Amino acid sequence: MPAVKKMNKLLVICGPTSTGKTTLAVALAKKFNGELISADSRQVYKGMDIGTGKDLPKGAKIKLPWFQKYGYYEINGVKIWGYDLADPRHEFNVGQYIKFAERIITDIRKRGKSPILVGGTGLYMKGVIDGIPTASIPKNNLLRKTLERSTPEELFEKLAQMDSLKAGQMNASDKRNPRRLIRAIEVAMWKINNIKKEKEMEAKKKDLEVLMIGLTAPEKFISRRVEKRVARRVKAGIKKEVQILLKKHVTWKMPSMSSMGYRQWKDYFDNKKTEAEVVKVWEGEEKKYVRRQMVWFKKDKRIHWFDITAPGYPENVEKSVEKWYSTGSNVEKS
RNA sequence: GCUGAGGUGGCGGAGCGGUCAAACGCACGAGACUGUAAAUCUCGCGUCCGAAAGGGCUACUCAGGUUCGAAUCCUGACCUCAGCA
Repeated sequence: MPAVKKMNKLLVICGPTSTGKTTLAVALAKKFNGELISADSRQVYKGMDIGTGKDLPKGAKIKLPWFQKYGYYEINGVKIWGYDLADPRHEFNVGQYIKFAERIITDIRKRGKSPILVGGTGLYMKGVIDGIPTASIPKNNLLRKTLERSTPEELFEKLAQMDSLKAGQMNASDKRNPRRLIRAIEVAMWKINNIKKEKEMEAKKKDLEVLMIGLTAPEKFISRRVEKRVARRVKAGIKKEVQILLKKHVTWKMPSMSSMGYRQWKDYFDNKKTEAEVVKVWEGEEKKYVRRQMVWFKKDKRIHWFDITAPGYPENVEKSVEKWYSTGSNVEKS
């Protein structure tokens, strides 16, 4: 087992859905004495297992160390953190995720293991790797409520008054995105009221050495995988999982239920669509999601991409990772 | 066979004489992204020239006609659907 020389190393496995990130990560964890942290905005919800693709062995149970509130599962003897962090009736956000991830990474290191961040939610990964300075600024429900019905123009005007710098930085798309505008106003307002804290925030800097591995495959290949995977989830009882959630008072409007493979069932339970139709729409959404994920990840030039259909695929990744762990420097860009 | 309704872009569906390359939605494509991110938002989407502004060409089943002007009105053909025989 290669020795891990530096303690601030973080291995990252990213890429679109259905490329086998978890499988690879588990193998790497075994080889390099690691533990996984899932970076997935949907797998954080309890009771949403089939649809979010928590690749858990049958009957797996979460284990909670006595000293902390977050638990882990085991896949093939490898610990995976980041599942079941939240109740699906509650909201969850990047801020919470970052806090959790930082704590767990520290903990993993303390135990002499290597943390491996694996997932497909770009923003969450970015939050852990690069940090999001404003992420800890709390939301302001009252403000959100009052701003709810404003038009993007009105919101932008308001933002410009409070923080002209930020307003100037917003691009054409965000200027018309009410959700982003409201958050920007929220942040601006908080800054006005918390000048001291703001400076503390800026002082914090990330000191991580990161190796980012990206998994891809030809579009057709992924499409086929998506179809198979959706079929598998239907068979595994996604419909029942949704019913159980509904019984537990999880409603269609909650953020957790905006997840693919969940929200599509609304039309089924309302008798508007057949199961076959639901499945078809779901498949389509998954494929679109793959594209959106790629748009995000493509931008990050630090990622070393590997085509999972290429010959020698897992071995090549292993080699890169091994080299990176042992030399203490980043791998050459390919 | 008769009667009624209708044939518009990849699809659904507006328009019902001029401001129509055609609302809106879907699909598709390209993007954005600093507390909802599997979310949210932007742009493009007949074709040709152009970086853009803009301009050219061809389009609303087909063929004729009326009109300064037609997807829109008239005639005929073909097709579809519904009702009656």
